[in-house]
Amino acid sequence: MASLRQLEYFVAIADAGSLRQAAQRLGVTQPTLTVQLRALEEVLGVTLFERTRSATLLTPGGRGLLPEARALIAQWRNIVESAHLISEHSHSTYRLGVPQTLGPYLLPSLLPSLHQRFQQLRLHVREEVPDMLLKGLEEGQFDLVIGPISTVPEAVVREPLFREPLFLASPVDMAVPPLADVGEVDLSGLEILAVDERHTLRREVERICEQTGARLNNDYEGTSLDTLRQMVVMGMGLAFLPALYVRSEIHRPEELRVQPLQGGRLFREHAFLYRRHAPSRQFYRELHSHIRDVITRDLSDTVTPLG
Amino acid sequence: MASLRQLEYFVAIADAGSLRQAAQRLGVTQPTLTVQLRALEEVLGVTLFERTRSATLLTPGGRGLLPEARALIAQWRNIVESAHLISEHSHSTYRLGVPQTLGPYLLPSLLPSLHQRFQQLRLHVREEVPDMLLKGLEEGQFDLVIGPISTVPEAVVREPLFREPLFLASPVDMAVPPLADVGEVDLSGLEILAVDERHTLRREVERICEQTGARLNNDYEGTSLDTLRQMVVMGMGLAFLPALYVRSEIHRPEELRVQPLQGGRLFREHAFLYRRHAPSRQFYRELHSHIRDVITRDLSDTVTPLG
DNA sequence: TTTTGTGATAGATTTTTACTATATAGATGT
DNA sequence: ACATCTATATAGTAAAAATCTATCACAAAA
Repeated sequence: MASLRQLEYFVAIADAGSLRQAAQRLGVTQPTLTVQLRALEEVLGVTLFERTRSATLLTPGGRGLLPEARALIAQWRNIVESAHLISEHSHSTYRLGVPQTLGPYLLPSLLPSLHQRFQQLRLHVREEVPDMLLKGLEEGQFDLVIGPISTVPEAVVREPLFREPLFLASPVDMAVPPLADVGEVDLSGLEILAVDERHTLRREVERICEQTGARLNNDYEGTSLDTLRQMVVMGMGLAFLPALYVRSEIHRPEELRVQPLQGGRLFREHAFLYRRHAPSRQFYRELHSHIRDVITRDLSDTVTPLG
Repeated sequence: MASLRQLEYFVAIADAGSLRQAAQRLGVTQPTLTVQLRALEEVLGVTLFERTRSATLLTPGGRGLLPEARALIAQWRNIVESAHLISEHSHSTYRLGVPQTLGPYLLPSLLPSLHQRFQQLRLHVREEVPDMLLKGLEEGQFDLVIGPISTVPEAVVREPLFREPLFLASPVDMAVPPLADVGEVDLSGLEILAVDERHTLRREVERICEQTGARLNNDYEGTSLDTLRQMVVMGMGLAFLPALYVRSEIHRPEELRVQPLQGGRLFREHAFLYRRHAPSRQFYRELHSHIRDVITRDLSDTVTPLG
């Protein structure tokens, strides 16, 4: 096995045309080069230089290998340079996990501002169901997670981000009592649609159904909030939709009625998660702080910032 | 400064997902990896792995650098492989110097056969005047020289290659006595054209002129044998042309008369030269031997093999 | 012939690398 | 709760590698 240093010596000797001069430029002594050069020649099985008393000439073989050695050294310098960029943590690619019911409606408000603040930051966003988000974070498939996760093991840091109200969506042609500003609501007998059971949202909805007497429809499970919305429009039942989805996707009041529940006291809470001992934790704190600021600035009409 | 070995450790740890397993695969102990990995991280300024008790995870920075490390190692392996090819001396590029008055007429007969024998051999042929050929060989601009060089310093090996007769070229409409098979020839009064004085050929011609009483024309100096031939055709004088040139370029007897001189006793002699201490000298001997064989086989109707 | 400039060599020293043995801490099973 | 297993980290020592100093040998130049 040879070393990068030996390759640098090789190049330096070729450039200087003499061991002594190369040694001087490199700040080492000439015997060092004699020995190291021979070691490299040994490894390569090629005599790189023809040692004349008057000059040190590249052999044809050495001439062939010189450009490759240069390229290798250049590539090494490149790695060091990349590394020094990367050491500014904001120059790396982080894998962010979000639930399908949040990502598409939150991130468009978040990413532009993040990109503005951390120009070189790249996020690989992958959607996953909440259980998998936490598992993926613990196992290292994600570096960061944003989602409705309430309890985490010791090894994970959970920073509360915001509280997202849930709205009751109903077809416009259906009589539903106005629900704003009232306390307990009676939804008994009403049919409720929800996303499949891998989503936290479904558990929330199950709880709400118990409280309000509504009946959860188990026959149709939407695989996305968009599906859910369309099922409501088609009159197949009611649904609870999170505020960011409503804000982002509900544009036609003539098609769907959307109303708050119990004065906004039904909600889900999202947090920002990362592994406690992640080497980039300092940067994650910075990120969190910035995300919190953006939410407070741009989304506090829709959600309630926490933490 | 880091080492290739440290990069290999980096890659191995990433692949194994654990220091211990990587250590086992690499045949070293785990503390070695702990220490060397830290040293590499130090140099790069980047924490490459997040050390969990249960797993060793790449950090985002480490993930970014891993492909580059892999590429560097691949390139290194590549160099070693090239080197092992090159160590078969016939896989390199050799710089061959020849005089302008020989190269174009000899090499077409030589190169195909050389290529056949040494498939991977490449020759960079450069034409140069003989003085420069020897100087260039000594100074390392050439690895090999073929040319009319008769004396060389101790540091250069001269292997005689072949004797090349000189022919007298004259316009067909000019009365010149038939010169074959005669001893001393009287050319007194005739005008002789020659290439410029940097060529050995001119010195030969000067000598012949003194012997035969011919007059060397100093007004017109051909820069190439082709020029010389055309000047003869135009009736500007006579010229001595080497046999390989005649063989290769004189196809129209109705345009130019070409006859041997003194029974072939006027000639120039070419040799094969290389530096005595060149690391590839063993291969040069092989090359020389092969070239001599080819000349004997293909050119002995034109030249006399030597050595 | 002497001087100058070249690389090679030998031996001491420093630096680097790797090993052994042990510490420490999370995960796991009793 | 506790022992156990399995990770990595650390300390100290041993081995290997790299470098240095001093010197040699040789060729070219003065």
